Amino acid sequence: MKTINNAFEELQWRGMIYDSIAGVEHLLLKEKVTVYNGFDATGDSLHVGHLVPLLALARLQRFGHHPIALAGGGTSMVGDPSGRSDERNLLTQDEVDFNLISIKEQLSHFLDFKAKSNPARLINNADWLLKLNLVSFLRDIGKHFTINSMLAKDSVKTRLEREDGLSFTEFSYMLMQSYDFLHLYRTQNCVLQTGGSDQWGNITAGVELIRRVLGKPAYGMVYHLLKKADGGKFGKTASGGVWLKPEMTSPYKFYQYWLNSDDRDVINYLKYFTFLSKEEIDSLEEDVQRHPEKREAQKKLAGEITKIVHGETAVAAAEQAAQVLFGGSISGLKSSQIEEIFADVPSTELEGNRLSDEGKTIVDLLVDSNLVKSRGAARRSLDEGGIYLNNERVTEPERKIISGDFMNGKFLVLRKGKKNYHIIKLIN
RNA sequence: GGGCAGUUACCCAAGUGGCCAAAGGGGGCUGACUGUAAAUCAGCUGUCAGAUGACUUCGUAGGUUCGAAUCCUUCACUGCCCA
Repeated sequence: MKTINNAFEELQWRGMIYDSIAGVEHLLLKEKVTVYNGFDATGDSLHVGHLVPLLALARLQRFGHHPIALAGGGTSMVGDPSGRSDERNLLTQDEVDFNLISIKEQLSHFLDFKAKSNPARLINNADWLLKLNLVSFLRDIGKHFTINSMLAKDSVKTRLEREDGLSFTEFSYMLMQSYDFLHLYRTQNCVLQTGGSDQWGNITAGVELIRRVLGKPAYGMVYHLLKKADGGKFGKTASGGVWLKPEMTSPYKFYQYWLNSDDRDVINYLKYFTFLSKEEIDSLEEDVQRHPEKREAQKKLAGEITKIVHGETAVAAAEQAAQVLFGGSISGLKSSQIEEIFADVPSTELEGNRLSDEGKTIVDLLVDSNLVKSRGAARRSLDEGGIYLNNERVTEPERKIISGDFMNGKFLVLRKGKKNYHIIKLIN
């Protein structure tokens, strides 16, 4: 079997490369280059979709290249129209600043900033973009772009075809991103920009700008945007996106997200999101074909990514929780076990005296816990047989909750459907 | 600035005076089956109350009417066309 010895090949067998400017493969083989990937700050956390370019950047670093993670403190003030079907709401400076703090923190987990020969760098484009002067920007940068070529970009074209249109603000985004690339080329000797395939237009615009201004070649490479086999959006669940920030997506939920990967997607994910070798992944692929019901690949995937993002201990906790939550009976567990297993499960506290004073019913509890959003919905769920108290089905809406329902006098496990747990803690 | 079209629930989309809490589809939720799956089948999907009932909702604000998502006016926003 042929060994992989350069970054391009590595990314290629993983199936990540969607397109690249001619010469990138040769460039990556021949020298150690400085490469950057931008991350916007339109939210206060990265989500799993960001892992594709981020881990790719980490792989490039492993092959000796010099990675720069660019935080979009400046560009996020404007908003990238790429891959979006409608206009963004502008964020305030404060919002962007707030987002940047946590985004930067997250980015720093994936790259090695202490490497001797090629330490990663984290840069914020607000440092130069916010200082720009409109007239000189239009003269120095804008002059190099024709409206004709800007209109030809897919990101612009699709928006023009839609009813909502596209504001001048977002239309100008590609100029800012191009300027970033030029700036990094000049100041950091950065010759390669990467991103999701929706960034192709923005990246090639930057390459073009560098060629015109400096007369030098620059390069771009974009990755496949992940699609799910069932047509759904990658990184989205019914309850929202899957985020890296543990406060937004608990490690348990995060682990579950990957564990539930479709058989048709799981191998792809292993290639994209883990550092497992080709041999290991090939062998898992065989497992999927032979014993899909064992879900070896899914388990490995969930374990590996959760480890990268949240650490070993989070994996152990998630695995244990999964075993109990889907294993059946929970009676007989010690309080300490329950607390540990349900650490990530949302919980609410209930004062003991309110139990007797107000005579809480199961319906009250369901609404209080937010498991359902209205009393009507609670009744419906009960009716449908989708409500469980300590893992035993309850169908009677008037069912009173008594202190005896609490395991060890402390915990009550409320469940809707198969997977939605909520813990009620009894306090005095 | 002028003309035309449009704004309906999470999304798309019917509805053009009472039978409309509002068709249909998608999505979502629950159940059965299963691999914590996919596919399939069934039920549910504004709020409160829970046999019937009340309330809020069809861009905004008013008006006509016994009665409006449906008619009239105001304003806002969007698209197309003309200046």
